[in-house]
Amino acid sequence: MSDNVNIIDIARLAGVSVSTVSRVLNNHPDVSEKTKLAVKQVIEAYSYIPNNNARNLKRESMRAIGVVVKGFTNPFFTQMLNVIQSDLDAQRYTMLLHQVDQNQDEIEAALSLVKEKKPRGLIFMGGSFKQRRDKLAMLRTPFVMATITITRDVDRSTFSSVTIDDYAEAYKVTEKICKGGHTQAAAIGYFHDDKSISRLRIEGFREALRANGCDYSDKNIAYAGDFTMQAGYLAAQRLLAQTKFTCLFCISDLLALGAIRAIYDAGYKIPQDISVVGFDGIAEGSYIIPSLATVKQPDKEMAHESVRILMAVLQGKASHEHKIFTANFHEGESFRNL
Amino acid sequence: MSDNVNIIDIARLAGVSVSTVSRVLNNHPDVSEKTKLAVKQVIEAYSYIPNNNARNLKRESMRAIGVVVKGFTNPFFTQMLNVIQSDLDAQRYTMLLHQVDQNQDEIEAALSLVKEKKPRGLIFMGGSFKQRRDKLAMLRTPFVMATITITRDVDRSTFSSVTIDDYAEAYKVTEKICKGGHTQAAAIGYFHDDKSISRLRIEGFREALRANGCDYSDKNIAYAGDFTMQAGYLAAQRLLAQTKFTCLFCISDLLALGAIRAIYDAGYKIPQDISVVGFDGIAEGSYIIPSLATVKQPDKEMAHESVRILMAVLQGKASHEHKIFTANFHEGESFRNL
DNA sequence: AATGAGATTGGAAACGTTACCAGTATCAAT
DNA sequence: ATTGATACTGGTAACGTTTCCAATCTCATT
Repeated sequence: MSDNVNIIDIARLAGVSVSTVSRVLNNHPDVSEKTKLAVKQVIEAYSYIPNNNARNLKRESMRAIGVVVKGFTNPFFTQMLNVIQSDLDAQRYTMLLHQVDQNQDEIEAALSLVKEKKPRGLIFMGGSFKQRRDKLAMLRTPFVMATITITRDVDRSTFSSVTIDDYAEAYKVTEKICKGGHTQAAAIGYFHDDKSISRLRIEGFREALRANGCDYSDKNIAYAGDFTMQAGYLAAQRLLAQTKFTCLFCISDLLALGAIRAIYDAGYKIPQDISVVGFDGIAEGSYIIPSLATVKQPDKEMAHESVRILMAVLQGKASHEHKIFTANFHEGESFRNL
Repeated sequence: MSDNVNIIDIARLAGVSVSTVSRVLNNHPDVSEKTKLAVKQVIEAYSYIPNNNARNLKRESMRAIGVVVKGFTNPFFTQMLNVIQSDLDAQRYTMLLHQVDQNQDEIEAALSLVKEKKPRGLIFMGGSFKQRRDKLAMLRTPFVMATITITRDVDRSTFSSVTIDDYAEAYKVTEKICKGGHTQAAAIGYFHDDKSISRLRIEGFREALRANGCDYSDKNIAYAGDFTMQAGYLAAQRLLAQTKFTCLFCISDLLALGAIRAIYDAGYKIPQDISVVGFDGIAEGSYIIPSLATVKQPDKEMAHESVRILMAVLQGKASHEHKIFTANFHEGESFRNL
């Protein structure tokens, strides 16, 4: 097994010092082309792979990025994770994926991830921006909030973000709903919505209703306890029982998928009786019957951007960056004008 | 920052030797209760966390399990990954998730994962059992194939597996289809099916058709190039164009979701004109309209079992283990007897 | 020939653990 | 008191790198 060959062996075999091999390994500038080539040949010949644990020990950190996801099974995140993983891979970074449940604390999870595994940076997906996030700022690990609403009052200089304008996008689509003749609209938000995307999307929804002279009573909003189809199903059931509406806006496609089934089970037709509009733009939405009208976030671009920003920060090119993407309404059979 | 406190500091502060602290850290038996307690208190007081990189360096491996997934975005896998992640977490193992595309080589990926990151074990999901897998056996890293068909001719003593009997399950459900009066059935398999689950499921399908006196010509089988809804959509379109059938069996729910849409777009009603049966049992299947009849694999149990077996092997309790689960037919509106 | 700047190179001390080996207590049995 | 077994404990050499510092080489310039 040509396995346990180490840098010392390579040095001896190449007739140079360990330092030189190390320099070759790390692309240090001050090593002559000739020796660099020679060393590389020996490395190749013995298929030597540097021991990462030793490297990490010296460097005091791991060539890894922690990715903390709240609600990992949501296809929207899965899609992004796929991109993030391959981008990180291309940069030879390891992805340390950590999933937290809806009722777990993602900050605590991130904190122990940082302490135990010492990644160079962090990406958050899902969850909300809580106050305790300053705790993270204190660790000197840069992080980017992808897809997570940042409230106005927060100090933006200690982290980066990749988001859409949740309020504005919800407002825009609700306006479209109103313009379509729907004067009675309902919505499904997310229960724990202190500072989550849900809050802004629901606010955008409500404000647009008000601005367009539609009914916007509290009865028209139900809150799901989870970002799952089941939660969407249950929330829609409650709405159907307590109010009348011709259009239902869901702050997540997954909730919409559940809601559609609940509406169907209650005997209504979509979109003839009730239109449904989702948010996110997951692939499943285009295949279900009726296909789901939704607000599509540019998930792949957002994923790329998250990694790009994090790398820029790690390379000292910037201390932080906040990027806001634009979403696009995606037509679907589940929505029609009255 | 109470960060850069190391084992030496703890030893000094507790008035013991470094060795003793190390023993406490690793729950070694021969350290007196009294000192153990004292050391633990100091560790607690200074919130000391052992440096994993140093530990890994000494131990020559990482307390991690590599998980190589082909087709990561399939909800079936996502669901399992969720369980695997939390099981590993409970054992304080890091999950090194690695996704490979349908046309990438998962063995190569695993090989470099092992060489570079030195995980203690590996779990494979998706993909097929290729010959080159012996290469893996040569590295001394135990691995379990979850959800991956093992062909008869292979030496089973070098690895573990958690599967269902793909052939038998497909046979069983096809029998049900035939008994339901469907004499003309079609199926969607997977294109690169040299040794994949697809092959066995399709074989089971075909054999059951034959045994029940149904038509089983090659024209009734289409092969998707991918495990995606889109691939299912396209394959179903081809089938609709080339043959007549009253029931469609898909070797994966994701393919079925796409197929359902294709059938709908072609103007047929499900299940009145065509019944559809999937395989896997993803959550989405119960919410779509019509809900998807499917062969449900016990995904969570299989995920738990994969981790359990791997840990057992790592602890030397066994050299390998092969576990076969039973799937269950899951009724759905997409299937009806003629 | 001597000088010195600049380019390469080598030596060796870390980084923070673990685990082997050797030692010291303790204490019951002689 | 001595012995020997048993229960702990400490010293220290690894593990495989990186990086600082010092040393050497090269070569144009004086």
